[in-house]
Amino acid sequence: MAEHQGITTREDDYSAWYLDVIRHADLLDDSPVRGCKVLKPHGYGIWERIQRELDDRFKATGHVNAYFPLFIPMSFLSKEAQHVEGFAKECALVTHHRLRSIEVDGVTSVEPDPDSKLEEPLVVRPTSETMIWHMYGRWINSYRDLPILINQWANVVRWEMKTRPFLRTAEFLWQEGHTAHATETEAVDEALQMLDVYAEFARNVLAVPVIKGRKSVRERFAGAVETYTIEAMMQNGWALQSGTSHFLGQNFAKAFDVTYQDADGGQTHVWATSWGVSTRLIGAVIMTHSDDEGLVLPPAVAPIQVVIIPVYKAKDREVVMEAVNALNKSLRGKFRVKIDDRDNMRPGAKYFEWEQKGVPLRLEIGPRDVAKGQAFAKKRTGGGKFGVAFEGAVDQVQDVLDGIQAELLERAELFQTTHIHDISSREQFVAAVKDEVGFFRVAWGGDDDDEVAVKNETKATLRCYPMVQDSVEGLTCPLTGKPAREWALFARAY
RNA sequence: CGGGGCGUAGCGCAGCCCGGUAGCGCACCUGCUUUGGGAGCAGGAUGUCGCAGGUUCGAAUCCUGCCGCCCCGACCA
Repeated sequence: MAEHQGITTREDDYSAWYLDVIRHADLLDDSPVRGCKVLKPHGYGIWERIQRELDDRFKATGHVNAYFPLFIPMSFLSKEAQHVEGFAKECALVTHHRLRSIEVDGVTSVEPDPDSKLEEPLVVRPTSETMIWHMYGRWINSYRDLPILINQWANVVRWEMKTRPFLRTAEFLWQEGHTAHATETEAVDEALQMLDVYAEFARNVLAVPVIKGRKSVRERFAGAVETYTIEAMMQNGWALQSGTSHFLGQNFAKAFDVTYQDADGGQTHVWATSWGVSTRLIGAVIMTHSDDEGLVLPPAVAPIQVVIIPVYKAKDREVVMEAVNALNKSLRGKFRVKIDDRDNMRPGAKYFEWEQKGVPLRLEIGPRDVAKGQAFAKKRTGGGKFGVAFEGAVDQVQDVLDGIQAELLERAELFQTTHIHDISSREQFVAAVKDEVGFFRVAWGGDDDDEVAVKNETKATLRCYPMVQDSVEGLTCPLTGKPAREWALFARAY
């Protein structure tokens, strides 16, 4: 009998379900600092998978890794006007470099040493454009120095009012690519290329189908000329911006006076891009695939892909463990395998635990299985138990994992395509946003103010103008009555 | 930062209205029996009742302030 010990159902309360799934899967813990979470091994393991897969793709497209400082001189933030506006409100500052101990009423504590006050406060990076463009200024002289294709894996801090595990925390882990190019075309191509890398990665590794698009002016990155995005649809129909790639034009080159000398001897400002994804992707994976029993992970990102659970009475222990170890030996190195040989827990309890942790495939081995020369298998995605012969187990396990990966993508894709609603009138839109789950497709003709008005009335925002566009020839925007310019997707968003 | 809810053992909660020295379930420890879907019995350990003040002979309980978490907004990846 499958009881739901403590996991709220999605239908009852989607937010509570999300938090319960995370807690039962042991991905995160709270820290003493507001908005900052501890990534526990099972959660960090997912991030390590994401890092490895993405890093391979970055290298394959010609990028190299580097590391820039955590602290940025405060004056740097003010050099690009849009950038200041975007980030000023959420920056953490370092103002002193030393503490001193004080004693008040016999109690010893510490306070900033006034003598250690910094001449110029340091900002804890909310993103690294300013630091990196300062450095690029030193590195770029000639067109022969270009392009620069650098990525960094780092933590950043944005002092958010409201936080949510993985989706928005005060400190988070991410990668930020920063490239410098001689021409506008090359920079735009780079930004688009990285958007494609993200979309392919999301689809094939995370099994999260995404919609590629351009951000509206309002939703654009502070300092960008164009922001490209991949938007994913969560099971409650809300959109999750899962990665962004920015064409920065010459904004940062001008702010930091970075020019190169071309072949003819002229000086030109450098063209730039930046692109990033964060631990927010883990939230996307959780909300795309998990069910009311707990976490569901695609094999490609699962820290543990296969768990082997020995089942035995005392007299069978030896023969069972021998088979378990033999199977592990053949699978090890090809899959991420865990043997759960804890003796203080019965098999049933282990089944539930690993299901809550999202392990894609479970192999049970008891005396009966040993006799038959097989393991008894169960997929996290459902279906009955089935036998996996020890003979040729590697190929069978590979097939099953491939099948799970494909099944999750297919399921998510079906959900997405069947939850994009076409909008024909303002009334229908307002009702749909309230009653329907999903994205809302509009032949949009509004401006910034219209966008804000829609948000205020419905809470839905313009997520993106999809890259793949149908014609809007002759259409009128159902929300504003203005001539349609372009198809846009609206949705509630995280 | 505005509105609402909640902080009591690792987790989930009762006790608070009506003040009297803290309890239940799960988890944990020891032992025995168990082990194919959340084991049973016996014994045991675990708390500055979120923090700081105040009222009182006495505060988990009443009052004030603060902090944190969750939900709904505003802001944002």
